[in-house]
Amino acid sequence: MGKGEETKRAIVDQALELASTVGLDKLTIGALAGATGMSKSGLFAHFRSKEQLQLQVLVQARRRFIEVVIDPALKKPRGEARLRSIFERMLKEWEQELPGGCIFHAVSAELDDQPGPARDYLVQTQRELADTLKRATEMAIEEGQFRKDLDLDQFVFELGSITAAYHHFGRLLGNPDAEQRARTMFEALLARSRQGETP
Amino acid sequence: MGKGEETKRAIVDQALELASTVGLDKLTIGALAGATGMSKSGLFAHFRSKEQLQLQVLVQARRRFIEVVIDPALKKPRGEARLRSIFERMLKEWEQELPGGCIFHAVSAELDDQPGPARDYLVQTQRELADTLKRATEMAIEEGQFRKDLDLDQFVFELGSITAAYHHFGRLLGNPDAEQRARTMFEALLARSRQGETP
DNA sequence: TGACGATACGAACGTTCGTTCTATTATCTG
DNA sequence: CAGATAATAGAACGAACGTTCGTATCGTCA
Repeated sequence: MGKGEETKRAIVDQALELASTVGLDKLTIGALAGATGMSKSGLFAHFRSKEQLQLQVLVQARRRFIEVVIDPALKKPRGEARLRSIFERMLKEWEQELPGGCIFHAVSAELDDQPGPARDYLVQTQRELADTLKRATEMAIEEGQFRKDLDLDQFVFELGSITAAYHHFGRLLGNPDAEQRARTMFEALLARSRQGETP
Repeated sequence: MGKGEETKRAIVDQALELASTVGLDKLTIGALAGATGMSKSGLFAHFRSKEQLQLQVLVQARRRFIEVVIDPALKKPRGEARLRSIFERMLKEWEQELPGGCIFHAVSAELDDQPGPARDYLVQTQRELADTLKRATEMAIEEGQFRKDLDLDQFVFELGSITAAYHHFGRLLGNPDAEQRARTMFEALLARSRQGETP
C-alpha cells in the first residue's frame, strides 16, 4: 500500500469519527484538515469533491460494521445464536465504535430527503443489512428454533425498530435504561418467534 | 393580532415545511426569505438570530403536534381507545402534516450531539410526549384493559420504537409496507399488554 | 388626517464553505 | 542515484452564510 492510500485511510477514519457526531454535511474539509494535521488543499486532493469524501466515509463505515458486527457473528452457529450475536454486537461494540454512536442512524435522517450518491449508498447498505438479518432469521427457522410461519420481513422490521429506538432514547434523551429496554424487547421478540411458544 | 405576529406566524409555518425535509441547519435564512417572498433582512428582523428561528420552529411543531395528535385523542375514552387514537394519528395525520414527515425524527439525529436551546427544547418536548403516553397507558390499566403488572416505561419505549422504525423504513428506505408493519407491531404490543392474555 | 412606531427593504459586512491553481517537497521506480 | 510521479502546502477564488445598518414604507391610533 503506497503512502497515498495510507494517509487516505487515516483521513477517512478521522472523518468517520467526526461525521458520527456532527453529520455528513457539517463534516467540513477545514475541520477535517485541522483534525488530521493537514492542509485543506492537501487533504482535498485525495478526494476530488466533498461528495466523494462523504461517500468514502459511508464505504468505510460499512467495512467497519461488517468487521465489528457481521464477521464475528458468522463464527457462531447458524440460527438464534448468530442472531443474538449480531444484536449484542450492534448494541455494544458498534455503538461504542464511534463517538456519536451508530453512524447510519446519525446520517439517515440527514440523507433521507437529499438525493445523491451518498443517499443511494446508504440505502443500499441498509437494504443489504436487512437482507443479512433476514437470511440469519431464516436459518433459525431451518434449525427448528423459530416457527415455520414466522413473518421474516416483519421480524426484520421489529429488529430494526429496537436499534432505532435504542439510538433515539439513548442518544438524544440520554436515557440510561435504553440498553436494558432494548434487550428486553429483543428477548420478547425471540420468545414470540420460537417454535412451540404462544405467539 | 398585529401585522407583525401574523407574518411571523406565516414565516414559521413555511420554515416548518422546509425544516422537515432539509433539517434545522440547512434551513437557511435566504432560502426561507425566497420561499416567503420576503427580503433576508426583513425576515431576519422577526427573530434576532438563527438560533431563535430554529427554536420557534420547534415551538410551532410542538403546537401543531398537540393540535393534530393529542387534542383529538383526548376526546376519545380513556384507555386503549385513546392510545390507539394517538398511535393512528401519529402514523397518518402527523406523518402527512409536513412534507418531510415527523419533524422530530428528522431533527433529532441532527441535534443529539449539538448542545443549545434547540436541543434542550426538543428533549423537553420528547420527554413530555413520553410522559403523556405513559399516563395514557396507565389509564388503560386503571380501566382494567391492561395487565396491572405492565411495565409502563417499557411500553412507552416500545411505542417509540414503532414510530422510529416507521420513519426509518418508510422515509429512508421507501418501504411501502412500513405502515402495515408498524400497525402489526402495535397490535401485537397491545395484545401482549392486555389483561388475561399470555404475555 | 397627521404623526409616530412598527415593519420591511437593499446593500454591505466579515466569515466560512468547497474548490482551483501553482509551486514545492516527498516517494517510488528503473 | 537520477528522473518521473505522487503527495502536500499556500494562496486565492466565488458563492453562500448569518448579521448589521440606514432608510423607506406601511399601519395604527390620537
